[in-house]
Amino acid sequence: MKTSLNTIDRLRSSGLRPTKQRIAIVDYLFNREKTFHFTVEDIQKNLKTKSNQKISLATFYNTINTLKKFGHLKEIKTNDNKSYFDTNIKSHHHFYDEKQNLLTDIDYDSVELKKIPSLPSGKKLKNIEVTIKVEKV
Amino acid sequence: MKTSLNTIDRLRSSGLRPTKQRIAIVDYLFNREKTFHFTVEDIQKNLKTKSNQKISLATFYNTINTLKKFGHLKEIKTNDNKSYFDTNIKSHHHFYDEKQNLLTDIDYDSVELKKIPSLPSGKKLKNIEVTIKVEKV
DNA sequence: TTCTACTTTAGAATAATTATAAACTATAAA
DNA sequence: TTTATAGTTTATAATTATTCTAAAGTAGAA
Repeated sequence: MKTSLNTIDRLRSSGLRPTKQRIAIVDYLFNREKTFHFTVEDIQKNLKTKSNQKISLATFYNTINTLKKFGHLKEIKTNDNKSYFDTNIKSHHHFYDEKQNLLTDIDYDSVELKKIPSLPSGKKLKNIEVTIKVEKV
Repeated sequence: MKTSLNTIDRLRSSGLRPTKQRIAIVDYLFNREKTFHFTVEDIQKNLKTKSNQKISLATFYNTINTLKKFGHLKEIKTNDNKSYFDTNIKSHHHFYDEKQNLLTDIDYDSVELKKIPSLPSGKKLKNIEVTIKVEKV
């Protein structure tokens, strides 16, 4: 049921040639047990130490933006003026600690809505995302 | 029941001296029937045409950030890399059209939740915000 | 192997926001 | 009322995330 794309397929399905830089990025992002959140800065640092080859910032941005465009990543904005990306592309919800700027996934089925308002005219529903804002006790 | 702060009180409650620039800003933001969303760019343009005095960008940022810090404004990030501020500080929800980058308020009571997950340990609930993502039919 | 369109890269450009430091002002005290 | 000072405003520079540019490099079809 769960189609797990390999790296090359994922790139090709985004219209991207599998270059060694892109393969390194996609491997790093998707070749893991659990989905996660990252910033461009994060992934840049991690890939620099992991493989000692250097990938330019522009390549990170280009690749990540294209992956997002083709639905392999979701973008989330938080209050530190950076873009966070989420490798979990299924509709889901978040715990968010504003002070610590910490975002944690919540499984879609862990939240249920009883009532929502009628939509503005001319609009249709895309999806619903619940952010549960929390803070340290 | 509804305590409506006047301009001077609002500034003082944020630890700000009521200068003519700040009074102009707070009057513009809060002296109106309905709450609304704005960016720093918006308010700057509007206040320039309205009153022909000029207020520097830094003053807008300083004042707005302080008002936010003291709970008179809420900040919302959307996908165009700008900060939107909301003069509606009550907990509430939003319709959001990602393509048009259009944010509309939803009254708090128009949304009801049936089930939420247990909180991460060491955290307490602050509030819950529901974003109903919509798109053009 | 060659050719060409696609890629990568370093560095420049952009845009929102924040910092700086000199000139100004609200306001408490004399 | 005047004065002193701590707080403010301002223009401008600095910062930071992201995008653009154009030259050099490369995947992959022929």
